[in-house]
Amino acid sequence: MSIIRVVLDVPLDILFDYIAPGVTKQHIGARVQVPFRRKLVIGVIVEVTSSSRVSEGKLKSAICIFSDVPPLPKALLDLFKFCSNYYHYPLGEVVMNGLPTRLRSTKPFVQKSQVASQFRITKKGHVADTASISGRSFLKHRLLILLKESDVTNVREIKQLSPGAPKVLKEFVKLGWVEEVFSTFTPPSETSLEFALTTEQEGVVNEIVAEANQFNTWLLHGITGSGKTEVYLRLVALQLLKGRQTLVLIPEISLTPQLEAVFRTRFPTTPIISLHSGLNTSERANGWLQALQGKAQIILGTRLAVFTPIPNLGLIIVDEEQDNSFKQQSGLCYSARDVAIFRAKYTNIPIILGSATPSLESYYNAINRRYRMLRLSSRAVDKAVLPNVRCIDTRAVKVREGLSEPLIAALEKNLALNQQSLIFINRRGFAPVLMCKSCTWTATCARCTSRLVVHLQEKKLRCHYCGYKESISSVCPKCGSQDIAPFGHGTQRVEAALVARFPYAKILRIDRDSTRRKDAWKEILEDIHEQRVDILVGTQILAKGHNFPNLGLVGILNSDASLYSTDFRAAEYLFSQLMQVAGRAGRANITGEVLIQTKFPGHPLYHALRRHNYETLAQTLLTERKAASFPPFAYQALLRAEAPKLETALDFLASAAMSWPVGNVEMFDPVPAQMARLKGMERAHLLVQSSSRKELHKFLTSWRTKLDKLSIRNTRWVLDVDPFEF
DNA sequence: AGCACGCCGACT
DNA sequence: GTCGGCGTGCTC
Repeated sequence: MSIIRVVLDVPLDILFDYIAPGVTKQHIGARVQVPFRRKLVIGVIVEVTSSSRVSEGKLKSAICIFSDVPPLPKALLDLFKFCSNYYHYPLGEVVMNGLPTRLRSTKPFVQKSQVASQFRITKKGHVADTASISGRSFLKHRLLILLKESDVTNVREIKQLSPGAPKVLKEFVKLGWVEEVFSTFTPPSETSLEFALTTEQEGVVNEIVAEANQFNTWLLHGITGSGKTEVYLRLVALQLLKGRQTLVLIPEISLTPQLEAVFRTRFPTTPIISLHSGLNTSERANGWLQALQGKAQIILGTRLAVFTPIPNLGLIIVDEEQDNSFKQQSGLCYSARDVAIFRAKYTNIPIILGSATPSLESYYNAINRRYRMLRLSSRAVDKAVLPNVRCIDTRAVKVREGLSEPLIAALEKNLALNQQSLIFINRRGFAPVLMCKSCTWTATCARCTSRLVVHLQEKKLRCHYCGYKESISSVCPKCGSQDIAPFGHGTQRVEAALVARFPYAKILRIDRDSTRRKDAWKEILEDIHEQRVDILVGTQILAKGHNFPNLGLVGILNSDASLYSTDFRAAEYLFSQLMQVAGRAGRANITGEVLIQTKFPGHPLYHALRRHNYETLAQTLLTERKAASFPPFAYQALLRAEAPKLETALDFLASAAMSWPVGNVEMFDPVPAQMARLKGMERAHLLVQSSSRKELHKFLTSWRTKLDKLSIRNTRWVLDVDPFEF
């Protein structure tokens, strides 16, 4: 047993063997420093054996095995292995991706000293009597008695016994007589469960609690304001009483402080950590370690938190499960939501997926009984009523600078009422498509039913899924009209137009740039709450769960672009987004109004929105997906390629397509990506799909080994399993 | 990935 | 004669 098998941060799906005298199975999961090529690098031990396949002369010796933090638990290593298999990504890179940066360095990690660690005697310690103490150390006897008498003690108290006592305490810890407990943690009292729930919420909680000790994926479909958070809080409280940890995943960093505050207020004595990319490396490592040590009871974080070691995990919650930011778009293209489901299944615990507009994948699983559906269909808080949603038919009214007259009038009225307004500009799916203005015909692909994209520079229509090309016609093939033109976005002058129209109103525009600065969001939210803003103008970010109590009107511009986008998920995203934005209106005692400017007021999406009816639309969309064999009726993988020149990337993909191994899958042609240029690199991709997940993965496994041998200069590639953005 | 080794063109 | 291009191959 003196050979360790190690994963390293290299794009090779193999283990490296090193000589390490005296290692035991206990070292599996430990970090290790090893010589690799002519450098020293850090790796993680995944196996310990006595023989190696590598010839003796090639074997090198490990430098040192780290014991600064406990080894990664088997459950975490298994999670990494699952990801490596499922996403067809080298294990070493998966492990290193999942480890906090600080622990990837060759410098040992020293945990920030706890404010005041507390110590408690263990069962073993209780059994131990003074006779089991070697020698006649009075100090040891006295310390043992002190520990037996007190519930918990801290180092300060122990020091009063004798200056040497802390050293003895450490010995006791080593013997397993004493355990360290997180300083401030006292389990919440039963009273912390007494916060009121509505009957509906109570019912949901009871259903989950009835099966709290086994794996189940619960899809919690709750309309905005129905109080999903209250359900989470109750479930977390029940976990705390059982002494088990909870993992809560949320979409974005900007939401972390908000939710963290809610949890801290509700559970003031409970250790909560939050993990996201906004933390510095030591903070990250510290939180990670506290979770691993079982000190943190609630682990709150963005997608990366799904890789936190949590030995006593009892429940996982994924809030806003439909959100795209759970999917990593580069490197290891994992979906934190899906990884979390695997984790729950592996641990045999429940997982809750919460959403007002579940992803169609989840909804489909729920109606198929693979997931369990739970519904919250009435607003719980503030007795608020759902906003009134109306469409403004922009074919019938005057529109100037993107703003229609009825919307202007509504803004005017709302200003007079001293309420806030929000103008939401949809920017998703703005690849221009060819459309006939008189009959709304759009150019679609003859081979795969998706919409064709207008490429003005090459004067061609191009399918971004299968690669089909055709020339741009000047006459509508359906009605013969010549009123046929590219149709896309065209709104950035809206703010200027509003300023011109309402010179006395305080207008605030929110976009990526205005929120980039560190405390920008906080200040903006403050301005909004202090009524220093009359009209808010912005995009996606405005949709995410912030409460604007005085918001009376929401205007939505440019949403049609998504309706006729080339992305088959665009309608689903749009609906989710609009439901969220609409939910911003009329939260307190204001009946909100939502006005949508559209050329297609009859579209089923707007129908569903007016009635706040997710499920009908979901059914419609599922029917469409089924007809087109798109997810969730097909499983997809995307080979993404990146090169300085687009042709290089396409060439690589072409040869990748040529090296087709065995496998019963459908392969499309290489196409440029929607966002073809990024950081001076041109991007293209190749879509593979199958109606069988098993077949797809069988194919990917053998394809990847062929791709490895294919390497073309200047081209980087990655496999994206269950891709989101094309 | 990185980094060495290796085999052919224009330069002090 | 050498410096340097990037093709090929290996990493325990």
